[in-house]
Formats: sequence, structure tokens, C-alpha cells
Amino acid sequence: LRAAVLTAAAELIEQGGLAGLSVREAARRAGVSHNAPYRHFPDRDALLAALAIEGFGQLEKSLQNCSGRELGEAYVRFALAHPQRFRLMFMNQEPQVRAQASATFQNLAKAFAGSGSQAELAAAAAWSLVHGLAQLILDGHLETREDLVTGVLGAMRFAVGPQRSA
Amino acid sequence: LRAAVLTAAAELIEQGGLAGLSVREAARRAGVSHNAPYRHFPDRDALLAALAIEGFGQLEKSLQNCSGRELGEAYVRFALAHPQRFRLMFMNQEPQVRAQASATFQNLAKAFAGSGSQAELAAAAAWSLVHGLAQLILDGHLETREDLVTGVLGAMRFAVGPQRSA
DNA sequence: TGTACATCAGTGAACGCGCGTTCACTGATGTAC
DNA sequence: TGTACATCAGTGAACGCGCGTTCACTGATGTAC
Repeated sequence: LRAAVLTAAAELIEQGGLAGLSVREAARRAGVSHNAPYRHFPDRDALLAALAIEGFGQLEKSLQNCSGRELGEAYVRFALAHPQRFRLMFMNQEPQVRAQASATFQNLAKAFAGSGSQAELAAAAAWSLVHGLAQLILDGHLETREDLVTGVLGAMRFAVGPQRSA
Repeated sequence: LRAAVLTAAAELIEQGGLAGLSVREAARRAGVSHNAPYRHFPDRDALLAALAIEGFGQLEKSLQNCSGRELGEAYVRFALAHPQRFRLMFMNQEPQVRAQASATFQNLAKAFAGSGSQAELAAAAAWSLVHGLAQLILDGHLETREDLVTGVLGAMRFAVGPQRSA
């Protein structure tokens, strides 16, 4: 049932954003009484946190086996596939969620090993570029054009010293 | 009174985010009856849109007389000064607000005139970098360190061909 | 095998809440003649 | 100068709503002896 509620919540948030996600509606969609969810989540915030954490899990999975620009493409693809969830993941301030975000960043950073002492900067710049591109596209400020994405991501080069594979 | 309500709403959104902004509370803070605001804004959404539009006005003003990396610094500074408003500005989907966002982008892009046929890409990449950096910092995923900001923004170089001034 | 008990997921009624919005209104200000 | 009327910002009562959360409960499952 926990899984059913999470799934329902994930649908809800994509349809109506954060404000559109209520415990009651999630319960309804899971075909269960309006407070069955409280058996599995202490309160609404816990449900949100669970959703965010699950999201980071999925994102990390998407980033596995990618390197260089592919990493950026996978990141953007994930954001576009789950726009509201993506927003939630980064807005949520629960310590557990923050930790997940940080782990994902480490992951991303590892792929940009180059640049010696500048490694931290390079990683931060790469993350900023990719994250900003994702946000701007999913808020509708940049077009969802394949060539634009790859073009912009091409700029990731600047940050990468000696690149690993592809 | 319109101005008083807008000011109150701006305070509210910074304190409690989008969900914390209610017409009633804004009215309360403006020292006025709970539906006086309806004299000036048809509904809550209109109030939000006005807030976003005002925000873009302020952002554009902050960007005036900046070029190159200063532009990025001013952008980030604005986001950090008004985090919730910044979020609102880019999430809001009202056509008028979108148009303002687009105008701001044009502004930003003009400063990166270089790169010939790649100008569009360069501008998009610069915007992505700056926007992502702002978002990550204000969501608490990157530290608010002066040197980190300037370092990351240094990467804007990659996009800029022949730079105009500073 | 049977009986007694604990656990625990899920139920349904009920609570109080702040919200957005509508309504009929008041009172001040401006304008026509 | 005075009178009649329109405009319009702001008021206060009232509406219906869905929400989060609490409560006492039921019924199924598992465990001890």
C-alpha cells in the first residue's frame, strides 16, 4: 500500500504541482480510505520527503553508466520527464533529501575529475549549467530542442579538463 | 493601496513561499479589509502575476550597466536577495510574465554578442549557467561563497567570443 | 489442535481551519447643470 | 452656489470547500502455550 500511495502521489504532483498533492487525494487514487496513508507516513511532509528521495534514486539510476555530456543529457531528460518531481526534489529541505541531493552531486562531480585544484569549481560549474538548462526548459523559457540541449551541454567542455571516456 | 498590497504580498512570499501567500493575509498586512485587494486584482493569480512582473522589473534594473561576469553576479545577487520571488517569477506561466522573462533573457543575451552563428547557443548556455548557479545556491545545494560564485561565473568565458567591455 | 492475546493495516465520522470569493452595503469624491 | 447623481475604494457578513489530522473502531494475521 505504501507503494500505491507513493505512485498516486507521484501522479498527483505531476498534474497539479506541490499544491495539488494532498494526502486525501493520494489516498483516493490509491483506492483506500483518506487516512490509511497515515499508517505509512506520519504526515504530509513525510510523504513529500519520500517522494523526493525516491526521485533522487531514480535520477541516480539514470546517471549510471553515463559520462561527459551524456551525463548532462540524462539529467535534463530526467527533469523533463518528471518536471514537478524534479522541482520538489531540489526545493525540499528535509535533511535526508538534502543528503541525497548532495550524493547525486558527488556522483556528477566524479565524472569531471580533471582540472586539479579547480576540480570543485569545475564540478559546480558543470552542475550549474546542467541544472539551469533543465530548469529553464521545464519552466518553458528555453525550447525543448535537441540541438539546443546538446549545444549548450557542449559548453560543459569548458569545465572538464582531461575527459574520461566518450 | 495597490502598492501596499503588493509590498505585503512580497513580504509574505519570502516568508512562507507560494503557499504562504494568501489574499487575506496580504490584506491584513496592508491594514485593510480582507477583500479590499479585489478592488485592484481580479483574483489571487493576478496578484501573483503582478508580483512576478514587478520582480522582473527589479531584476532588469539590477542588470543595467553590467556586462560580462558582472551580469552573472548581479543575477545571482538578485536571486539570493529574493529567493521566493525569484522562484515565482520563473514558475509563473501567465503570458505577460513569460514575456517579461523573455525580455530579460534578450537583455542578457545582448551582452554576449560574440560567436557569430553560435550566438544563440552561447546566450542559452550563459543563461543556463547563471540560472542554475542561482537555483542551486538558493536551494542550499551549493554554498554561498563569494569565490565559488565568481569561479563558476568565470566559466561564462567559454560562451563569450569577443567580449564587449570589462 | 485449540485457545488467548497482541499487533497492525485500514475504516469512517468528526474536528477546526483558513482560504477564495460573492454579496449588499457605506461613504467619500467628482461632475453636470 | 447649490443640488442631484454617478463613480468607486473599501467594509463586513456569509458561503462552501478541501484540507490535515485525531479518534475510537474493526477485522485479519501471527504468536505463545
